Amino acid sequence: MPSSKRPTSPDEPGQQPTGTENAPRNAGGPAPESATPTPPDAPELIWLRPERTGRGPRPAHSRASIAAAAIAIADAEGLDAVSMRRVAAALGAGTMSLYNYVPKKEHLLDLMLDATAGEYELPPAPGGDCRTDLIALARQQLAIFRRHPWLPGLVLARPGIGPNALRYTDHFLAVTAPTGLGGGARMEAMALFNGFVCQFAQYERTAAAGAKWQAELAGYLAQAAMSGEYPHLAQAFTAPGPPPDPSTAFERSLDRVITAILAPPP
Amino acid sequence: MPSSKRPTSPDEPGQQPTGTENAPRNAGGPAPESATPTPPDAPELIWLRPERTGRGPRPAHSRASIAAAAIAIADAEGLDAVSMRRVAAALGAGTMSLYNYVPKKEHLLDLMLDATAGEYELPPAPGGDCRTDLIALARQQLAIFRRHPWLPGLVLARPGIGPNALRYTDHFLAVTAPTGLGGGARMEAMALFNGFVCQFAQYERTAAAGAKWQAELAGYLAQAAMSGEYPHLAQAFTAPGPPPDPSTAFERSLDRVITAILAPPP
DNA sequence: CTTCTCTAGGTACAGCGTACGTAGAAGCAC
DNA sequence: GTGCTTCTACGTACGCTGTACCTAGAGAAG
Repeated sequence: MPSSKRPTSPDEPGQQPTGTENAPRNAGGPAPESATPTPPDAPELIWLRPERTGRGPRPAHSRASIAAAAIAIADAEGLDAVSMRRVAAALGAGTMSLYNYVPKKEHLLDLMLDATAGEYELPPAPGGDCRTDLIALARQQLAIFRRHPWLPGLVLARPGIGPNALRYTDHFLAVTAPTGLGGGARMEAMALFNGFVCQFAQYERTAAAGAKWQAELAGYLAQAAMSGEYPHLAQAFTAPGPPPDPSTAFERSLDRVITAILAPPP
Repeated sequence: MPSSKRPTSPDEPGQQPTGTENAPRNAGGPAPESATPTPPDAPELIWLRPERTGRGPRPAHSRASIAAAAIAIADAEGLDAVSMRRVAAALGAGTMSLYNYVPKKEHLLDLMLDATAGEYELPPAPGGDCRTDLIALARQQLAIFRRHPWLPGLVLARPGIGPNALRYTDHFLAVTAPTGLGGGARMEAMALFNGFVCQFAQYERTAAAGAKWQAELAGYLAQAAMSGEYPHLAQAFTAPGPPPDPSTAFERSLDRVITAILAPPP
C-alpha cells in the first residue's frame, strides 16, 4: 500500500485493511526462513498483543507511560502535535524505539483512548434509579471530554475497545439492567448514549475554537436567512419566544436521549 | 504557526484559530504598503468568499468541479488519498494553482462536504406526517453516507455549513414545524438526528472495514467476558432470547431517536 | 558459555501542506 | 487604442510526517 498517513480513520471498507503488506511475507513457503520479526499473524488489536514477552532486556517504558506522555502532549498542544517523534522525545527515547511498543501510530491513539476511559470513577454498583445513574454517567463523560478537547474527535473516528472501555461498558450494562432490555438492545442504547455525549462535546469544542469563526458563521446564517432562499430558517430565526438556554442544552438533550433509551422496544 | 498538518480537526479551543499568521501583516502601519495578496481580513469561511471577483483572467476551474474531483478520489481510494497534489493532478492543474481556489486544505474538505449535501432529493414541501418525513430523510442521509464511506468521518470532524447544508436544514425545519417546538429546539433536534445517522454510518463503515479486525474484536470481547472481570458483559453475552437483528438496527434506533425528538419539551 | 531473542536507536525515503516568487493573461480607466 | 492593475497558473523549496530497514548490544534460556 503506497499511501501512508491515515491519522484518524481506520480504513476504507472496500479494500482489505492492512493485510496487503503482511500477507506476502512467507507466502507459500513451507519453512519460515530464519527469524520472524513481527510475525504475519500478529494481532491487529493492540490489546491482544502481550505487553511483555519476558525474554530480552526489560523495556524502558510501559504502555501506560507512553499513553500518558502522548496525552500530555495532546492536552497541551492538540492532537496534531502528537507525532511519533514528539512522544518519543517526551519519553527520552529515540523515535524508532517507540515502534517496539506500538506497531503503528493508530495503536498509540488506541492507547490514549483507553487511558482516558480509565478516568471514570465508577461506583461499585448502580445506584438504583436508572435515569439518575445515566445522568451521572453522562456528566462524568462530558467532564472527561472537556478535560481532553482532542478526545471527542478521536472517539468519533476510532471505535476502540480496551480494558478500561470494557469496564465502562460493564458499568453501563449494569446501570441499564433494570430496564428489562436485552444485552444487544442495551449495547445499542450505549452507542446512542455515548454518541450523543461525544458529539455534544465535539460541538462545544468547535464552538469554542474561535470567536472569529463563530461570528462569521452567525453572519453567514443571518445573511442566508435574510436571502429568502431558506424561508423556514428565517422563520426559526425570527420566531417569538426566548431562545433555548445554551447552558442547559446538554441536560435538555440528554433528557431526550435517556427517554429514548428507556422507551420500551417497539 | 509552526505546526502544519491538521487534517480533520478544526483547531484547539484554547488558542486563536488562524489569525496568528495573518494579524501581524501591516499591523500598525497606517498605509497598506503596495498590494494586498490575500488581505488579512479575508473570511475564514469559504462560503463568505466570492467564487469570482471578475477582474483577472477567467479561472480554469470551479468550486464545483474541484469538489467533484476530490470526491471522486475519496470515493475510489479513501479520504487520505485526497491530497492537494492529487486533486490538482486530477484537474490537470499544477499543485499550487489549487490554492487560488481553496486557501487551505480544510476548505477543500468544506467544499466536498457541501457537495455531498447537494445530493439530497428534497420534496418541495413536507409530506404531512412528521415521523414519516423524518424516516424518509434519515434513509436518504444513510444512503448518501453509504455512497461516500469517507463522509461520516468528515462530518463528525467538521461541522461545516454551506449552501446545500442550509437547504437541508431548511427542509428539516419545515418537516418538524408541526411539532410546535421552537426554532432553537428544532435545531437541537436536528443535531441529535444528524448525529445519530452519521454515527450509525460511521459504525457500519468500520464494521465493514475488515473481517480480521472484526474477528479479533469479537475474540477479545469473548475473552473479556470469560475472564470474570466484566460480569454484566458476560451476562449480556449469555442472555437468553434472540439477539437483535442487525439488519433492522438502523430503523430500530432511528425510531427511538425520533421518539426523543418528538417528545414535548420537559 | 553459548545462543537466541528482545530492545534501542540511527538513517533514509516518499509524501504531505503550503510559503514564496515569477510570468503572463484579462479587465478597467483613460 | 495604451497602460495600469489585478487576477491566474505554477515551479521550487522547506519542514514536517509515518515508518521500512538495519545495526548494536543487553539479558534470559539452554
